[in-house]
Formats: sequence, structure tokens, C-alpha cells
Amino acid sequence: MGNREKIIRGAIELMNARGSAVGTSALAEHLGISPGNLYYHFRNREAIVAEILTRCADDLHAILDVSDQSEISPERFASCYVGGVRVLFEYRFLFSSALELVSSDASLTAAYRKFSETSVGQLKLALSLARAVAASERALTDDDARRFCQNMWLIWTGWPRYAQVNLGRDMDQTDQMECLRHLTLLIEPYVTPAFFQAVSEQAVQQFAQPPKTLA
Amino acid sequence: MGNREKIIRGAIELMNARGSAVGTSALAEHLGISPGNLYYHFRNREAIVAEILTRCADDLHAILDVSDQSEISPERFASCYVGGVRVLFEYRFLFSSALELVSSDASLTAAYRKFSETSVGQLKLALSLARAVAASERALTDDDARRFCQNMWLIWTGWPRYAQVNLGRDMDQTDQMECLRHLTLLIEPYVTPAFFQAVSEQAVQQFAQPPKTLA
DNA sequence: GTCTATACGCCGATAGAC
DNA sequence: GTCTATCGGCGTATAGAC
Repeated sequence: MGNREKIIRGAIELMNARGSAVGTSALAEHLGISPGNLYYHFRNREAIVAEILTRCADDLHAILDVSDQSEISPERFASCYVGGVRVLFEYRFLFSSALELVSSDASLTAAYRKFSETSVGQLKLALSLARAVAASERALTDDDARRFCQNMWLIWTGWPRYAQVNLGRDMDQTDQMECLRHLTLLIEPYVTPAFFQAVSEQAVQQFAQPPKTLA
Repeated sequence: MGNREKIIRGAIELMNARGSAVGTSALAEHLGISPGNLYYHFRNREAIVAEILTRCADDLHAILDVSDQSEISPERFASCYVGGVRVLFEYRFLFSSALELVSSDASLTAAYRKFSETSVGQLKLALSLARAVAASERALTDDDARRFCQNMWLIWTGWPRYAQVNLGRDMDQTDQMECLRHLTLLIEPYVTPAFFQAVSEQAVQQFAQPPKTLA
């Protein structure tokens, strides 16, 4: 693995642990390279964050993409949750320190905004396909469906920070499972009991499986 | 109004707008006083944030305190939401930059954690009193009631940041109303239609009234 | 590609005059 | 109580040797 890749991974690791304020010198020291070396691989500090944001967005959008489905299965629905929780935890500092990141750079702001909008849109699509399955008696207006998905996004992205601050330690598997439970609790009233049951079981099952690692 | 009070209010204003990274020099310049003057009134920068956190916690806890009720009315329930949204917006930087604030100081961490825990506990109490009113068929286990209140807290405290980042402007009245709608959407499945209707109407009505200002 | 050395600016905080 | 002046430290970024 080249230094460029090491820098990206080290930045994610350090910023997840200490917040986005981690500086270039601290990062270099953590990696055992010189501060100057960072600037050979990246134009500046923001370029590192920008690349991490892009990776996160790509990973999540791949997982939440259900545009090829006409009706979503409990398995697929659960995989959105499980995969999404994994990704959002992996890059959690992006959401815990969103305001700081965004206020430092205009192009980051645009990228971040697009990321949120696309994700919420994907959730909305998945929800509409799932509601067809669910045949729930509790219908949502279009505005309320949007609010519902925004709520889901807020919990999804907010839980890591909440857990980190309030539990006083960094995240582990248990906290990810708890995040899953918070999310499934949210959808429970809007799907049929059978669908909810199937999603819950699938979520636990898929979560127990090791995440697919990149080659 | 003395300079001490000006500093507190100016800090809230600036940090809400620009994030918690606002420095002492920027703050002093904004207020038209000298940087040194800050340190006459406060031991250091953290002392300013700590006092703001205390004020926020006191304000919110007063609003969410329903421990004197045996059964909560829709009016009282709505007043928790409306008052809470107002308070959390007033001090929104505390939640948008929570990780940064907390990681800088150990005593702040403890205060912040206690604040969250107490608030979620208050929500849980209010919910249990409201469910008695609601006689809803959708019962929550104790664990799920806790998760539900944590979800509410996450939306409550996360919405300002979400709106600020994604709408690209600072908050206004409309955004507060939207936050209210997100919160009421959350409780809708767990209360009777009549109770929900009453809470919604009360929320709109109370929100339209000018907030009570301090003398 | 990686290093050392360093310039530059900003911020938190203090000293001491008024 | 408020000011000016200033110190020391840290963080970003660059220059240039290897």
C-alpha cells in the first residue's frame, strides 16, 4: 500500500477518533512520515477530506441503489440498512464534524449537500418500493415521506456522534447493532408485521456476516 | 448590559453562524472590545462555552420538566416540543459541533453527557405520561421507548445542523416549524388520532405566539 | 518519493499601563 | 474594567536537499 492510501486511511482513523480538527502534523506523526510528504500526495488538507467524502458517497450510493428494482424484498431492504450503517460508521467523522468541514471550504459544501440530498432521495425510493410490499394502512403524504426519510438520515448520521459523546468511547460492533435497532424501530409502524419481522431477522443475519472486504 | 453578558450572547451568535471554531480574537472584534478584555471576564475560552452549555441545559430542563404531572395534556405536550425547538435553535452550535467541543475538555464532556441523559430521560417520562392519555394499541417495550426518545433527541438536536448545511443559510422561523413537523411525525403512530390532532394544533398555535422574553 | 528546515500566520493567554 | 503590546505555541504550506 502506497503512502497516498496510507494517508487516506490514517486520516479517517484519526479523525474518527479525535474529530476533524486533526492537523497535518499530527497526521504525519501518526503515520510515521514527514509533514512535507503529505503535500507531495495532496495539494492541501482539504483535498484529503474531499477524497474521503467522495469515497464515502460512492460506497453508500452503491449500497442504497435500488433503482433497478420494481418491488423491494425484505432481504434487499435489510441490506440497505446493514450496509449503510457499516459505511456511515466507517466514515463517521464526516457527519460528526459536518459543520466544521463544510464551513472551511465552498466546494466541500456543495459536495456534502449533494451527498445528503442523493442519499435521502435513495431512501425515499426504497421506502416507496417497500410500502408497496407492505400494504400498510398507514399512508404517508409525499411531504411526510420526505420528512420520514430525513428523520432516518438524521438518526443514521447522528447516532455515531451521540454514542461517542455519551458513551465516552469509540464505536464498536454493539453500537452499530444498536443503530440498526433505532432505524428499524422507525419503520415499524409503516410496514406490515410480516415485512417488519423479515427485515429485522435479515438485518441481524446480514450483520453477523463479515463485511465484504475490498481486494 | 455588561460586557460579560455581551460576550456570552456574542459567542452564541457567532458560533451559531460559523461553528464552534470561532476564536477569542474574532469574538472580541465582533463585539468591539479588546481580546484582553475577554480574559478579565472569563478564565479562558472553555469557560465561555461551559457557561453557555449550563444556560442551555437549564432552559431546556425547565421546559421539559413534567415531573409534577400525573397525566400530560396535549397542551403541555406541545409546549415541550415548541419550547424545546426554540431552545435548541437558540443554542444550536452546541449540538452541531458537539464532538469538537467535547474533545477539547474533560469537564465539558461530563456536563454535556449529563445534559443529554437528563433530557432523554425527561422525554421518556413525558412519553409515558402521554401514552396513558393516548391508549394507543401500539405498545413500546421499555428498551424501545428509550430508543424512541433517543431518536427524538437525535432529530431535535440534529435538524439545525442538517438544515444549515443542506439549505446553505442560517436558520429562521420556517426551519423551526419544519423541525416541529419532523418531531410530530415521529410520535404520530404511537398516540391516538385525537391526541395527535390536538398536539399538532397546539404546536402550531403556541409556535405562532411570541416566545416569552426574559426581563 | 521522502526527507529536513523553515516561513508565515493565527490563536490563546498574560503583563502591565491607564 | 478596559486597553495595548506581546509572548509562545501550533498548524498549514513551501523550498530545496537527498
